Amino acid sequence: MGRPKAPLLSREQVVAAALELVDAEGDFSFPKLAKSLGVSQSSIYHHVSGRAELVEMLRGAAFRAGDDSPSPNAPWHEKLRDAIRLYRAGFAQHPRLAPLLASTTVENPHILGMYEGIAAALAEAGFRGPDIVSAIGLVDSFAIGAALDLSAPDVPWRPSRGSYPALEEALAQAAPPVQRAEAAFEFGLETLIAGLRARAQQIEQAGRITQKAEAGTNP
Amino acid sequence: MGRPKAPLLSREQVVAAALELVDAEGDFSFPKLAKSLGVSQSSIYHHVSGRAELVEMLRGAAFRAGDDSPSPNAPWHEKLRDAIRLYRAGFAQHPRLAPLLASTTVENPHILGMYEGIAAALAEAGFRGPDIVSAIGLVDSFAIGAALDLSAPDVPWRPSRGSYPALEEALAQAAPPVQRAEAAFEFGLETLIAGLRARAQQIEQAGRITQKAEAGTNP
DNA sequence: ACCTGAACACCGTTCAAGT
DNA sequence: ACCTGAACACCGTTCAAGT
Repeated sequence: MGRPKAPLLSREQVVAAALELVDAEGDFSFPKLAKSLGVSQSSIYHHVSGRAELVEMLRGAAFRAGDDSPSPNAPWHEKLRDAIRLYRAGFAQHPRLAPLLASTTVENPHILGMYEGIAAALAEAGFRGPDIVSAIGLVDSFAIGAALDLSAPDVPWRPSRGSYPALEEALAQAAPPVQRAEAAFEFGLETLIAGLRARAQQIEQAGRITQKAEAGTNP
Repeated sequence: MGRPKAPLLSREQVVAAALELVDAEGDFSFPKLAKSLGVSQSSIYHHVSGRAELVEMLRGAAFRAGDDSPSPNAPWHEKLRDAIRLYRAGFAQHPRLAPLLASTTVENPHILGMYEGIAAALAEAGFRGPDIVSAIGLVDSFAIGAALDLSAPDVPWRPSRGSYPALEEALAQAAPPVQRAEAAFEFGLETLIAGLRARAQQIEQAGRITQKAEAGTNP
């Protein structure tokens, strides 16, 4: 056949088709992608370097950048809450994407921008470098976990009956899957923020004590 | 060749070989597994129903059950801390297992036992059914995230230079990979516990108010 | 530059044939 | 019951050949 006058494909089309496949089937493959695009499998490589790049492009496609800083002088924990909500919102629309993205490196600028906002909020809270990296990791694990929650059919553990009373009791009182994931997200979000606020307060107090001590020895 | 007098393989051998492959290469496949066992690929299916079962067996192999409840009358948050530490310890010895286990359902009795302990501690803290399920999800996301942290070569995001000042500043102050993962785990663990304690206190206070109100209207 | 078909090196799973 | 080889239906990636 040879080269067509006008390209049959574009990067955007490839990404869109892959995202559709993931939404519908939970994964994509080059054979299926080629079929859905009406094109040969090898043509895809003229637009995308391989599977890894395509997966990273899916991450970008799932997220629309949020309105930048809607509340620039809100307290840090509100900014943090907003950022985490926004992060999860992207996954909520394409839940089955989460397993594909869970263990790959983020390079997408929009999402790095979101992390930047989180880092800034944490610095504002009084956390220092290493703790900020740790805190982002914590937030990230939580967000990914919440996303996996949305993609999983049910609770990620299946206790055989009889041996696990506390677990079964808790499960019996839990809501059905979708509401459960929603409730878990809200609970986790508030718990995380409460924990970070408690620690930020500790840091602040420690700072005051140090200041006092310095003032005392350095008159 | 036909059936040998004594079996050439056992479930234990298959699991051990698979775990070795995961530790060494980050994944296993049936062809490689067969080669390392000196056996044909199809023989494996006489001992294991398929890949999914084998993966779940790997989960069990990575965990030795912890000494049961070393401190039965410690406060709930200490029990919780111990359980989370134990959970992560399993992953620490086989970090590359984490990605394989991240989105599969837990059926292993040892690990369900660990969850049972966590559920009991949370109930003791005053959390109710739905919140307990949510809290376990939170703890689980954190533990899996910390495990993925151990298996990833570095931080899960790579900011291009210049555009993300807060992020870069934080990264510049962070420790090298292994210590970073360790620090992130400690920070996350204490933050989580602090958050749960704060919320448990809220619940307790709300309970007291309700009691008072009931006492008032019901003399 | 962009599409194609063929080829390559991988997968997991099944199954009839052997003892 | 347990091992084998062959077969099947999948993968991702490369590359020479076409226009």
